[in-house]
Amino acid sequence: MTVPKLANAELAVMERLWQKGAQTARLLREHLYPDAANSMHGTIQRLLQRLEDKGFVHRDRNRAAHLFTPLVSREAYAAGRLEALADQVTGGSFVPMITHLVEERKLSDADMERLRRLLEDGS
Amino acid sequence: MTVPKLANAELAVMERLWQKGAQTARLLREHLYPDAANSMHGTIQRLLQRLEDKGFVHRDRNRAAHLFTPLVSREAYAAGRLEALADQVTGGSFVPMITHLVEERKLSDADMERLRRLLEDGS
DNA sequence: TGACGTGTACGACACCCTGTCGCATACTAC
DNA sequence: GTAGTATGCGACAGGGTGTCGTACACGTCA
Repeated sequence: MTVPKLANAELAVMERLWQKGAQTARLLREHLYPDAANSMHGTIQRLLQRLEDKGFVHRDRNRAAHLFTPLVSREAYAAGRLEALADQVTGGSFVPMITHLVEERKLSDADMERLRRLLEDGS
Repeated sequence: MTVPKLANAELAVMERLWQKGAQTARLLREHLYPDAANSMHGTIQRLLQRLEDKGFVHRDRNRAAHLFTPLVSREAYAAGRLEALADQVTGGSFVPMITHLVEERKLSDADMERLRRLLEDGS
């Protein structure tokens, strides 16, 4: 699996990093656990360490408080998970699910239009 | 979550049902655990029960050996998981991930062409 | 120097889900 | 009845996740 699955708490950390860019552990804690006990700081460290192990964040050790930068973009993560889903269920192809979405009218007109333009430009 | 996530063993059962249509527990066991002990029959029953609870299979109780029929198609499951992924990561929209796939050239030319036709017809 | 605040490193734990197993029970055929 | 086959379901181990406690490092300030 090229893009590992993220657990909920890990995804919440990435969510913040995607929104704000590089952050310290303290800033992340203050946002994710606003009225939390100090033990939560250990939790954040744990999550960041796991994210670093998975290659999702870069840890800048040149500061007293390490600075964590997202290495995988939101779009790359979503696309990676989509690939994994396609591999697992529809033999690696995306067409069957998108076809199903179109048939079930789960795609908005605006999305349909955007996709049309994307496919025209992308060829 | 409208379409629940399936665990690996559950997905393997659905995979067989998608390929073969309605099956009895015995037939499923013979395929999924070819050289297995009898205990595996309980395992299959357990998996089928959980799939029934999740609404993925219909159990026909009018036979001595119940007949299990898939209620959710492969495409519907894949599309449902894709929806869940979009809700979780990209604010409910599919466009960002597909855009990323196109930009990274993860979509084959054939897939691109099929999608183009799909979007033309579907409007 | 020592106390204190801030930060990192990491072992440990409870919880939940998953896959498996065992056993009780029901039904049919002989 | 007994054998064989099914279903129903409680139970458990293993792995992942989220949390916590604690040890340790390194500043600053008295």
